[in-house]
Amino acid sequence: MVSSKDVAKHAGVSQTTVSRVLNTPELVKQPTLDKVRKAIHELNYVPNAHARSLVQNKTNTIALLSGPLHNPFFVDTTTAIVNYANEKGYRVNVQFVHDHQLTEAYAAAFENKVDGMILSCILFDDPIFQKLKQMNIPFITYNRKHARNEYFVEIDNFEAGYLSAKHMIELGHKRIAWVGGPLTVSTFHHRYLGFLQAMKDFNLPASDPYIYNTDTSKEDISHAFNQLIHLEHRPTSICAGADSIALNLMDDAIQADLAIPDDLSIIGIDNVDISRHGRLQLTTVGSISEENLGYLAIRELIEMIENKKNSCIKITESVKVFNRSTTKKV
Amino acid sequence: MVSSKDVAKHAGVSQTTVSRVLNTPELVKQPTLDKVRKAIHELNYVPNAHARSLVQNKTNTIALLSGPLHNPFFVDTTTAIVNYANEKGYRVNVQFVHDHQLTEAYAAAFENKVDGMILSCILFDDPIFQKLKQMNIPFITYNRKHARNEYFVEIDNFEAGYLSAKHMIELGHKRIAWVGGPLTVSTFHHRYLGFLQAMKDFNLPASDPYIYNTDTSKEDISHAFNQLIHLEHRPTSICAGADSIALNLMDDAIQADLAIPDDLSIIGIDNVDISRHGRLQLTTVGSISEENLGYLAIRELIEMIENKKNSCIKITESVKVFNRSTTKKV
DNA sequence: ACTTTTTATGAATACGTAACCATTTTTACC
DNA sequence: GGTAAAAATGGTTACGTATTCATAAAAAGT
Repeated sequence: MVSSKDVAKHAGVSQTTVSRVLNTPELVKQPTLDKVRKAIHELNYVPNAHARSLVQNKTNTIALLSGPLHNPFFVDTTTAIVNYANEKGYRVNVQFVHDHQLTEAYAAAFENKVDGMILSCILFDDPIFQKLKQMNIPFITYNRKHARNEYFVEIDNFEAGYLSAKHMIELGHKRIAWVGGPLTVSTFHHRYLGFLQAMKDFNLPASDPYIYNTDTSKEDISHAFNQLIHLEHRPTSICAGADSIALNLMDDAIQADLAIPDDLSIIGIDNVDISRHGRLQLTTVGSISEENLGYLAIRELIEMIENKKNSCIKITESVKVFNRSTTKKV
Repeated sequence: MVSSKDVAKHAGVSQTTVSRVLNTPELVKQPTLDKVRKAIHELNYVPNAHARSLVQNKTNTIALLSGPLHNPFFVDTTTAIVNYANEKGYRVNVQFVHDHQLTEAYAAAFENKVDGMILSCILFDDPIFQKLKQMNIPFITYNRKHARNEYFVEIDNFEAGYLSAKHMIELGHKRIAWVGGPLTVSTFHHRYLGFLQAMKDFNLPASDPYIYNTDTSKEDISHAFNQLIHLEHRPTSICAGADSIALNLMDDAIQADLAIPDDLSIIGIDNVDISRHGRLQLTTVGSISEENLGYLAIRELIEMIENKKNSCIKITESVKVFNRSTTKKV
């Protein structure tokens, strides 16, 4: 591999000068500049970012631990994160992790001495939180939140759950089901609590046969759906804990020959980009602002990295209903 | 930052021994092993991958230059690539590039001395091809192909275009439009040629007002769509150069109050995962095998990296029509 | 018991860069 | 023209690891 020393020799200068040509060219005389640049070009020299990071103790790399892209929420956030980071001169190491691979994912990020981390799937009481703080690695969680209640960007999940139920109630629905994710995940937990509160406020029952807090795999959602529609008094509407779940349910409904919203109303949470598509037109609850959570997360993270600001990030975006075509009056 | 030297000092051994504990523990006596591991744990030591890569001349990193995720094709491939690479112990540096940012993207990958690259958007006569070969960096292109016709995985694009037209013809369509991407992109070019061949074989005209080879931005597709449906004899069907285009057209159709497939048939190419969704049910042409192009690309790339095999990769997957619900007899 | 192997450890070095300090060259000023 | 200041360049080192080579300790063979 051709190094700055090779360039130096070829140009008849010191390695130091080569380094200067690249980093502080204003300190180098024009003739020297020219011959070094000529040598760089001739030898096809490309500086080694790893060597640089070693001496500067800065990698310009960010680790993104995202959920899987078959969940469109992560499509939107990953796009926003990678693009903004690249714009700011950072590379992004992406991993799509499931909860059971978290340890390896953390280890990989640590070995690469990343400048910061964005975590979509931190566990509620994950010791990683303490470890990251102690190791002084800037990080932001999105999508999920840690028990310590710091360094996160989120939407107002309780309110989102509340609004989703309220929306159905205002459309006259009485038998409203809930299909959400595991309650060990803070996000789903709060959304569910919001849902329950709305049901309570409007004196509607929210109990056993209508409530599923299940795993978010395709099979588990479909299973919940099939249980629900085979109830004697099947629900007229379902509040889904996330758009990905709602989309899954819509697919299931079609398989079951149920028309949406005529036979069944469905509302999601997240307002993912694709929910706008004409064929989907998913009614959903999402952030009032146009900026997605991934964007907020990476913006704050880079701010933390560069300004070393320690003020703890806690961002909760307000939400509203995006009324599209998957819900209907009964 | 705590280094292996710190661990060595703390454990009362040499740095060499610490290195051995991590890489070749079978060469270290048990008592030594124990005390070094204890020190590692106590000091919270994590080896520095950059320092290692410097001396080993291997980064265990792959650069992925992907198209944007709002194109679902890249959702599928990115997932496959990142997951497989991680499984094999590689980190993936992802960039979502547009053609005009290619140079910067290449530069970033070079600086990081990645072990290999996966390129989705190589230009037909991009000099990068020669440069990569000359720099001896293993690489694979997918989605697009270089003029040199080497190191690619693709579907049979000509056949895909051919089958998409043939499908419409067999359904009795006479006025069949084409909306594809720029012909400077090999993929679109071959798909278009296939389309033309089918039209010719069946004695149907394929000419001016029905043909759009446009930019793939949402606006440009929509513009093409609006031109098409306002023709005096508007087409009864559209062959789209890619599923992303087809999905765009479907959205446009709904906006224009045209029912699919009743008022207009649409077929795509790629068979992206989401096209299966019950609400989309996009008829499309895609690879016969279940493995997506991203998977093929990363598998071949890692093979190249690890086995240094030089046999040039040229993989062309056969295609077939996936008949769903966006096309109909006239 | 003494040599020969084998096993276990350590010292020194290289990887490619930026940073620090020292030195030389140029410019400015009187 | 001589000195002081400024500008330009070079020598050396550190970053954290794996590797090569050398040495010490233990085991095996006679």
